[in-house]
Amino acid sequence: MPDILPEAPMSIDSGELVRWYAHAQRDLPWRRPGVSAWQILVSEFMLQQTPVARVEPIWLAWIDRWPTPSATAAAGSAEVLRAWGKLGYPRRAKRLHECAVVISAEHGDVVPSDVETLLTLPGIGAYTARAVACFAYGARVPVVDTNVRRVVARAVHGRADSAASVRDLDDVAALLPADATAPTFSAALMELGATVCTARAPRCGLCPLSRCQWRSSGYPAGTVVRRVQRYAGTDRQVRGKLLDVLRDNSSPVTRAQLDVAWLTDPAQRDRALDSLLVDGLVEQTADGRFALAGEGD
DNA sequence: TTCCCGTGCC
DNA sequence: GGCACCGGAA
Repeated sequence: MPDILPEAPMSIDSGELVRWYAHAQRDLPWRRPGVSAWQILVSEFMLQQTPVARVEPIWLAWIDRWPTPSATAAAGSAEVLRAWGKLGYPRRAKRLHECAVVISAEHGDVVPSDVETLLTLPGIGAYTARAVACFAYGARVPVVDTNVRRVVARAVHGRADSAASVRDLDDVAALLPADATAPTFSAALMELGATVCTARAPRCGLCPLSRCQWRSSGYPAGTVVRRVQRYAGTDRQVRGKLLDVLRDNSSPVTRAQLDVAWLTDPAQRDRALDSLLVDGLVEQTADGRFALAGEGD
């Protein structure tokens, strides 16, 4: 048997990764003991495409105010949208509220523990379902976010980056340790991607992995072309401006009050407002004014 | 594939 | 100004 098989995929030593995580992990509030499955679920919603630093204060205030699904469901959707503040992608707040309604009404106020059931809930996709099953219930399931995908692409496959693929789940499942440390391994994989094996300027000098195919291959450049997500001047920015006005007013506002939020392009403003109505984030009252969805409930 | 927020860093 | 940030859904 030869010493080196260049075609064989390199593995990740779960022991050294977990040992590194034990002392290098960030002290994030949703990782502390006593945090409920629902509160972990809330953190995962907020962390979708949003940096930890911006989530932390919102999450702390949120779980203090609405610690359970039923408490969240009992709050009006308008108050939930308001508490979401400027975290971004406010459809997540609406889905989180819907999620709370379903869990309190159909699951006895208990967050489901199996991936299949979690996937049926609003706003929960392939990543979040497994993150909740893993981090809240200790399930041995692959948790694949953009960080994990990048770490595995580098350490295992020797590529700088990787486009999302349906094979990612099996790919990462094969790396999971067989014992009960699987959730810690997944958390460590994500932490490594977030703090060391970063996308732009990886800090390889701090990497705990003794083996890395990307390093062995001389750090080849990436090939995945990422489309630029612009923000300034887009409908997304206009929607944000309109929601800003509605968050600040607990009673319905007139069309004129919304119009001043974006004077640059009236057609774009109308399109943005219409999309907010379609998304169910904004409602129109009988007299033609506008408010956050559920403001009157 | 595209759209959906908002901010901070390089 | 590009770019990344612990994705989901149509």
